Amino acid sequence: MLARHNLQRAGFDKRRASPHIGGDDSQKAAVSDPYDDFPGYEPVAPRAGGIAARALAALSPAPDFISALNPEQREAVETTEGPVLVLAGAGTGKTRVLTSRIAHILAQGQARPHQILAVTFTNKAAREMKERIAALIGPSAEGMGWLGTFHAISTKILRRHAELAGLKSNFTILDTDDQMRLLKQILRAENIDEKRWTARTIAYLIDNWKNRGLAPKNVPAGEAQAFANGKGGAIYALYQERLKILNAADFGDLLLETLKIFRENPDVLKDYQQRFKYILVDEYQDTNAVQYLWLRLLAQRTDGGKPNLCCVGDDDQSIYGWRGADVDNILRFEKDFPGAKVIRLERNYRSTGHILAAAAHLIAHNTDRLGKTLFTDGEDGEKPQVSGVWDSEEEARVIGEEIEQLQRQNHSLDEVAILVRASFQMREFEERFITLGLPYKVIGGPRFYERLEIRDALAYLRCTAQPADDLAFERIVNTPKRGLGEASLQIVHDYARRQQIPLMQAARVLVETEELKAKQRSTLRALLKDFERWASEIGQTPHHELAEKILEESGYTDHWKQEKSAEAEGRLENLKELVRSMEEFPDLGAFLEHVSLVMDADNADGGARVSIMTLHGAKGLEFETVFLPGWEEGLFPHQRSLDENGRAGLEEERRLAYVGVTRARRRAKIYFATNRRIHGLWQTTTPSRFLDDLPAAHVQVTENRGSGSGYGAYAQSRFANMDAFGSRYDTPGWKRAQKNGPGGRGPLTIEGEVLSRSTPTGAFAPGDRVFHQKFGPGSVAAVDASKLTIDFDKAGRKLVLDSFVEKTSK
DNA sequence: CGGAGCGGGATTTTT
DNA sequence: TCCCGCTCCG
Repeated sequence: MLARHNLQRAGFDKRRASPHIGGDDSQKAAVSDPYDDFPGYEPVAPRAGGIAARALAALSPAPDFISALNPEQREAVETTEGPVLVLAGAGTGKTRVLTSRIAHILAQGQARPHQILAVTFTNKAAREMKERIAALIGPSAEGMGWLGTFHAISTKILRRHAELAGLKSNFTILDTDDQMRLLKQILRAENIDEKRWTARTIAYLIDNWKNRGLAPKNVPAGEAQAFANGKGGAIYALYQERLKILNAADFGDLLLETLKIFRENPDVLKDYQQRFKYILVDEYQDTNAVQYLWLRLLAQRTDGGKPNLCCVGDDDQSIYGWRGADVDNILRFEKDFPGAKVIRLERNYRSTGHILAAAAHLIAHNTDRLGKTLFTDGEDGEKPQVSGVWDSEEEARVIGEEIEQLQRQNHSLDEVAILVRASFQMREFEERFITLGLPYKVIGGPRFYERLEIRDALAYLRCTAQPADDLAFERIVNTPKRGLGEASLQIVHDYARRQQIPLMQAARVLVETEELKAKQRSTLRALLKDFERWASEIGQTPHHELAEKILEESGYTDHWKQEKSAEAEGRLENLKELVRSMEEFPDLGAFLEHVSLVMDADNADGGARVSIMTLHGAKGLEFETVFLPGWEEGLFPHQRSLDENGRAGLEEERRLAYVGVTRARRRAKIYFATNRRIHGLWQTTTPSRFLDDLPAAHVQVTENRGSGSGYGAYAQSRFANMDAFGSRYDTPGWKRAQKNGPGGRGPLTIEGEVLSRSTPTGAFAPGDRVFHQKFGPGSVAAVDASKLTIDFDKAGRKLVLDSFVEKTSK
């Protein structure tokens, strides 16, 4: 038993250590010998008619991945029919089960690769899964077209049926940044006090509604009126309208709109239900209401049979409640899917006995859990250590010293991690490590595609490829600074809004008139020309070269070259990296799609370094030695979690502590400080109540000032009784909105370009007295469609657009 | 238009 | 205390 678990460990480590270069490295994985995973593995004769025998016939050489599993894992892999819930504790071989299960289904010939739906939460998880499947079964893993994140798979489906959701199949996916800008516009238009109700707050609300599967019309009335002076719901509706006009979807829409399509189009749903013979879900405890509803629909068998749905997760590691994940989904599984088989994986292959005992004891204090107890056949090892320090400064110093000590014992720095509750804690460690000259890396900073320069560059590409992309246009119209500021943009904006046309379209009309100052007009005209020229090169020039050209000719790269800061260098590097990465895609469109959904910051660099990251960021990772600083009341458990979510919040914090402890293979070191600076003020702190949740017999206490915190009374969750499952999309308003499209009376457009649009003719005639916001009163001299030549009383003769003037009585 | 100066807010984060 | 975003002024 021990021998096998060592084998498995070796297998896991090896996979994890293999660097991901990006792009398509399935090739590499496919040629590598699957037995590499199991050094010292001794083959067993294939059972007649068994998997090995079958697989051998189809492929050669075929690994017998089944016999490398423990009995529970094996049961989870071989129970392919009917609903299965695999409760996989930390370090019990969860990914191994998922990948082996897929390999098994394929090897048995029960389904073809494209008939398996395998869903993950992160791109990283999806990528790893694909690699590991390829390692098991070879190149046929390539056919797994439906292995991906909830969002990626939803996007794929949504593009196919976009028109059913009031979108065109080339819709843009907005990120948080775009969302904010859009919301700000709406808030301003609605006269909402942006100090009282920030775009961030509203975005959070909308996101929450979407996570719960609620379209604007389904938001409970009380809730819709509880925000933004009673306009919360209305703003959500307006926001959705604007998205449709922009032919755009935000992350929440990807799922919500797909769900809506499934609900309203039984034929479409049926098609997917028949397509997916087997469904697998990773990290099921992290699913939210929409994802749950989405899955439940897809899993339903058209013949009324039981769904072949396999969900893998760990209720004890559910730490994303604050962003909509609902632990109840996993707790309810057996009720949701009658006849479900629940398999517990409790044999841990990662940590030593004391660490496991400490973690198990800690998490046992939670009540909302299915319950499982991890065990190991391995050695007891060192007891987790709990130490008290005077303040956060001493904490950083002591941890620094301990790491140097480990370093002297040849402990690799790659195997050391510091896991903090909140990112402000990182700074103290960084400062200390810089003084010590201890190499470190901070994991989970801004992602590659979220960086300023990358977002700017992408906005240029979006404007080129999708001229109707207003948000992109707004972003770069004055970046680099070209003198097209707020005032000029406002004019373009006003016109576009009034005519309901995209900004670029509006700009094109405006440069023909004198609404804008001469200087701005010529700058804008030049910019529009640039975009036209670049657009004409799509399909001609290879897209990565075109991108480079755009960044050069727009002056964007120069803009950073001129800024001689150390930061600017890095930004230029990132831009180069962006262009380089484009080569892997067939065309600009494919690249933009990838980027909005998938791109990760994958900065692999040499040299061993200590990792500093948040506890959230550490989920799924493991280290030889883990430092857990800041176990103090108010910080961990975090006060806000307690205040906002009461007991549920506390339990989630405790799960976070559990995740932290279980990241350690051999050494876990917990710290609490008695003084900590919070918002600039030094405060005396109390040791975390989680310290008292640890079993004395399995913990080594270096110093303890005792913890005397009592449990306060926690506010009850405000929306405890909201029911997401009663949501419907058949309200008259929603239907109308879908049928007519946003606003219902926009101009006729194709791909965002206006086909026909005319201002009512005859509205103005020569001799009319008019008033212009900027030029004041004047008389119409001549009319040319929507363009008016006007003799202004003060400003003289100007060519302006009719929509900017008002008729005044003579 | 863009820089300086002021006030408010300050968990966790993926897609 | 520190950082970001907004406002005001040159």
